[in-house]
Amino acid sequence: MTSPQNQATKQALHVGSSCACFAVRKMTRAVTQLYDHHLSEAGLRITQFTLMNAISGFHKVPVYVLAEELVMDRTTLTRNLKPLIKAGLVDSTPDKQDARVRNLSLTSKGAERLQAATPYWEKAQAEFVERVGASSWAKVSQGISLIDRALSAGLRPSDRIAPTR
Amino acid sequence: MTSPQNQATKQALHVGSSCACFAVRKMTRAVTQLYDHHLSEAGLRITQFTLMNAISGFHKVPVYVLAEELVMDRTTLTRNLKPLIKAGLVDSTPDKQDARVRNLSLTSKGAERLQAATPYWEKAQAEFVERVGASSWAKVSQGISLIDRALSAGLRPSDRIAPTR
DNA sequence: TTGAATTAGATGTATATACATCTATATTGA
DNA sequence: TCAATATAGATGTATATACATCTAATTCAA
Repeated sequence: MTSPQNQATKQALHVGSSCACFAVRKMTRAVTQLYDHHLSEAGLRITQFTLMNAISGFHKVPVYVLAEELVMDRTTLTRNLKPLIKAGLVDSTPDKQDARVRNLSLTSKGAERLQAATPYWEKAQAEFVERVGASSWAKVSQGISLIDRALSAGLRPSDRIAPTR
Repeated sequence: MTSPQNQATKQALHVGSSCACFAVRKMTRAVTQLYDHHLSEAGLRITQFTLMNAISGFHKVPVYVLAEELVMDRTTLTRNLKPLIKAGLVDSTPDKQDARVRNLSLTSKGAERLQAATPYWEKAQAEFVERVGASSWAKVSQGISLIDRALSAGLRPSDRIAPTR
């Protein structure tokens, strides 16, 4: 006979050791903490740094496009932009063609801040790669690409592309 | 001559394609969305499910121990516990030996809810593994373990174990 | 033994994330 | 054309995350 406690404990061990979401969230906390500790000297969080970096790469990009690119809810992106816009680092201007759309771009101040923060990102990245090992990270990085592709095929069944009839 | 825009664009591409934190955060959003969509039917988020699962595994555990185990700030854990305690799913009782410590355990209601939610977790986990592929996930999972170990050696220099004299 | 330093948890503040819903605008179909 | 539908962004609400700081309690050292 197995007691309910033992059953529960076994199940807890099983979930804890196999749940992909638990594993990636835990790892992400650790990685984010490392990067944030370096970036804090530049007055940016890693989330803000990478968000500004993405905007910089697009040069000019609608909110909904960037949200999709980042696998982020539109409303989440709107919220994340608020402190950056308030700090004068990001511009949000109405689109000429479609009045619903707002285009994002870095202000010159934003571009400067991004540049100023980059050495701290370099340090974080270097420490991460040094501690984890370049080859280990290369493998995980490839795996992440696979996961991204596997999940971007539709986060929900309703989002999936209908099969051609 | 390279224009400043081209320089910025190049750098954005470099950071975007190599930043480990950006990569893991983006992936984690996608994975969390998948699990949350399944778990929502059980009235729990994946974060709450895995938190309750961890408490279940310990049977009884101080906040600070669980926080360390989860690579989570103590104050974050306190905050995450609030809705679970309020919902009567988790108990927080003062420790007998150390009056500063509070021990966490599942209530019977919490254990029931965890059980009831487990089939939805199973579905999420199954969909994830099916879409990503078992072998791909196994590789990434191993890599995550390496990263966890590499980073748990101290999130900050001050946390690192001093060398023996 | 007692004063200093440390530790555990709680709270203030700020950002990160997403769902439901609202408004304004655009697109589509009858 | 114009009504129905769809889309983009904003807002209300709730949870997730962490730092600085506070209080209470414990540990440590002189």
